[in-house]
Amino acid sequence: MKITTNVIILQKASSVKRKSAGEILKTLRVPEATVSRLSIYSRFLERLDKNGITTVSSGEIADGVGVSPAQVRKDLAYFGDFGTRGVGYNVKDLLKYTLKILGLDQEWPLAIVGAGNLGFALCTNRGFSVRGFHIAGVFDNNSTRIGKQIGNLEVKPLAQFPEIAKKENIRIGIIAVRTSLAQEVADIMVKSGMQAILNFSPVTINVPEDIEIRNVDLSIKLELLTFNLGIKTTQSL
Amino acid sequence: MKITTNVIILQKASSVKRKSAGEILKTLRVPEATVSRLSIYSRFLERLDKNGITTVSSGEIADGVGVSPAQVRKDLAYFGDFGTRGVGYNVKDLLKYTLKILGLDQEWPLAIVGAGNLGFALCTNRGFSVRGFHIAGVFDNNSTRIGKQIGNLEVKPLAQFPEIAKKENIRIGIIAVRTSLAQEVADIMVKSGMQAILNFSPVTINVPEDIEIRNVDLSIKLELLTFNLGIKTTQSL
DNA sequence: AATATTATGTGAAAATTACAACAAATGTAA
DNA sequence: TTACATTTGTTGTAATTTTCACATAATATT
Repeated sequence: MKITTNVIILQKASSVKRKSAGEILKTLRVPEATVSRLSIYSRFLERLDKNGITTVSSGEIADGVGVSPAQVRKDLAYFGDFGTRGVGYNVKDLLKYTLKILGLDQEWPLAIVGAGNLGFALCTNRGFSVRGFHIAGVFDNNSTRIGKQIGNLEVKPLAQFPEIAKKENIRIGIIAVRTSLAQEVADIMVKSGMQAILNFSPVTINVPEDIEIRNVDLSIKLELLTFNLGIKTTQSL
Repeated sequence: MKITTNVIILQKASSVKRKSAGEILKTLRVPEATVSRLSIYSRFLERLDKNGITTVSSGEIADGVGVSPAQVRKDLAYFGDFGTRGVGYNVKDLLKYTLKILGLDQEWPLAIVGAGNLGFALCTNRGFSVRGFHIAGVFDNNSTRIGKQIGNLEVKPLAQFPEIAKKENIRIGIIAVRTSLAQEVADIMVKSGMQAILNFSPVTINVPEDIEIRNVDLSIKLELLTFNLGIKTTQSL
């Protein structure tokens, strides 16, 4: 239950320094997959907590999210000793720790560029708000969309991005425009001081090295499925 | 330019049998990451082709999508010899091959359950249609949504899923309902003969082993970003 | 108090994936 | 025709990630 991790400093893309027993900070790299699984564990723990479950084992987490128990323990071990041998993990505590590790112990204002159907869906997506994200600005350059109300938010012209981003302290931008505009929007985001970008357009975006960028590709997983269905039905190339 | 891959048969999740020079079929497993990158290469090739570019090297593909040239060649080598030494790859041909490998040389009818904002965005998503997917059915149980028109498609009650899925030859289902309904919808899809499921709800779904299921999680990548922004600003746990 | 049971944390082994280096093949220019 | 430049396909190597196995610690039981 004691936390051995005390200081976390960026070394490379996903490296942390972790305090070991001997008080020496050792550097270790955290696989990106580990961080993603942490999100999944975290949401599973939320569900357990909501159902009044107070203690959980690595095996139960593993069953719940579809990984191996060793994987769960290894993933958590990157960040500290959160469990009690012979007992398991305290749900509330572990949930708190995973949220803290993921940086979700604070509110994150987001800016979305693209107020089309996808942008609209993202704005109204409950999944974001329950995890501490809130949309602080929606932008578009299409005059039919500017001024439109989404929830209690008004779609603003893209030109106002820098100003609003600064005022609202936005560090993360979401690209939900069509492919041909994606790079242009990314450039504006970088110029406006965004430190991280989530790109929903199916194209590779170039940004400076110090900007974190990740893609959510709606089609890739679908094409993985058709690949698998394809080889299932035996076909010649 | 000659294709050595002749027969592809499912061995495990992503295994193919590939014909080597000696005419012997050897079994090799294809990393899922390779298949995902193939989707990305494929779309990059589409862009090149549209711009009238006829030849491309592994290095140019690598630069275009942000991986190493060796990775590109290795990925393609799982499926055959598509290039010419000293020259590179023929764009049109390689595009055709990648599409074929991904199973995108045919039309894929899809069924979406959930006609909320996300379901609506997916229905109208241009990215699907350009890759050979088309929505053949949209379903919901919310009476305010049933009967609503999305493009030239009408939202049908969930009860009609099995019937329409069969009539339209749908093998892939998309889950775009809220978390609490996701498993229930998955069960209906399995019962209706879906062979693959794409799940947009942030919860782990259980399906029989022979059903392919993949998740698109809108928040995970966002939380990866906050993790990285978190360690960038040095904080104690 | 001793023993049994449970479940974590971790170091070592195994498996997977990516990278690098180079021989082979192609095209080009002298 | 020969030498040179280019770029693939592939083999071996390195790095990463996952899995395994077990010592360790906490609790329960006799």
